[in-house]
Amino acid sequence: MELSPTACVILGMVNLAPRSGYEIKAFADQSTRFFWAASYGQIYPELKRLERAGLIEGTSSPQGGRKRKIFEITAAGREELRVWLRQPPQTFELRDEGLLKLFFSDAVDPEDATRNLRTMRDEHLNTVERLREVEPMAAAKGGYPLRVLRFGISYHQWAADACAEMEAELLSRGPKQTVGG
Amino acid sequence: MELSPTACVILGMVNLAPRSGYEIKAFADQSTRFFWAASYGQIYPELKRLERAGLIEGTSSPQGGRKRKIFEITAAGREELRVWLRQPPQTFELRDEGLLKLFFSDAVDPEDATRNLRTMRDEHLNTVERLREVEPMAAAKGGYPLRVLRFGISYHQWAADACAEMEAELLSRGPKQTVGG
DNA sequence: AATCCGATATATCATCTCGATATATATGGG
DNA sequence: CCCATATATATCGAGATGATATATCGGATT
Repeated sequence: MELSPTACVILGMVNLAPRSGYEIKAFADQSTRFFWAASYGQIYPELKRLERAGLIEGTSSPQGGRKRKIFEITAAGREELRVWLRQPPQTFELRDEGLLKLFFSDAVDPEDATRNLRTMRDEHLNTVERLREVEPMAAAKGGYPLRVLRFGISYHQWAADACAEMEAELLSRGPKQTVGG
Repeated sequence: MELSPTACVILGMVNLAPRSGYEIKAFADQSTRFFWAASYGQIYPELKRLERAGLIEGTSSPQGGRKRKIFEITAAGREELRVWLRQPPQTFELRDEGLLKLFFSDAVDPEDATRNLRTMRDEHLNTVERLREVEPMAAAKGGYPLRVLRFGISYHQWAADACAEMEAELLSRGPKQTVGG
């Protein structure tokens, strides 16, 4: 059976520790979010599928009158996870509205393009800060999650610098045309 | 009316030049693809919506017995495109299966993690080459599309280097544990 | 004590998106 | 003439998204 990356995020998370759907979402939001997001609409149906396939096992453990189901990985699930991890990665997708706008910016003033670049830069720097906030926690545990986090920090820092560079380029060439033309 | 980024890719493309749905797809595949992909399943329904909204206008211009519809942007469409371009970008998403696998790589051998990183690096270098191939064409026209293309080249080159760096780090620390532990 | 807010927990829904496939015609090479 | 490939449009199931619905719990405010 071929498992989707989405199935494997969930499998990987319950492998790290038994978790409820809610906890998976919360953990994903502060860890894998910046390179692989997960929504409730994916998590709950996928948990059912994985349980039916025998890769995870759910145990009802309500707190008070509030129902709750904690999922654990099974031996079969651990094996499927390893199979997936050993296969070469396939999906790589970037969806960047800022670059898209920049691409079409001949239709607007240069000021609009540079403002766009400043927003992009601010967003990347913002992400750097948010990732730096969780870094101490990740550093305490070390291992791959820490490396991936630092990769993310470096990436957004690089992107912020690249935006600043392009903005400077546009500013140094743009005005000439306005003055000379 | 709020236009989705998908609607605006199409609007932007028919603004550059009148095009058929097929041509939009072909053009997107070799230009915006690396930061914003578009599929037929998006393009054709969206063309209908945009035409109904009066932002583009389709003219039937069959070649021989094969029907064909070329879309042009209207004045209203050009204005909507500018409105969208002037608003700050919102969507930024990365979906990187390689980083996801790396994140969970405690479950497999270090060799599997480094192999994963090599694959990631190769893919990024591959993309650099593919983008370099279309660079001369973009350089002839210049402007924003060229800048965006060069941004993409720099990005994938950076990512390839970052993967190589992390691989070297894993190789320098991994074996120690095998030997010493 | 009553109330309200936000966190916990699960579920669902319309809408959008993806990748594949279906259908049909045109073109050019063998 | 046939076949592969390119052009052109359309559609489908499966999956993803973001929002919202439902309900309980803990803690703070009034």
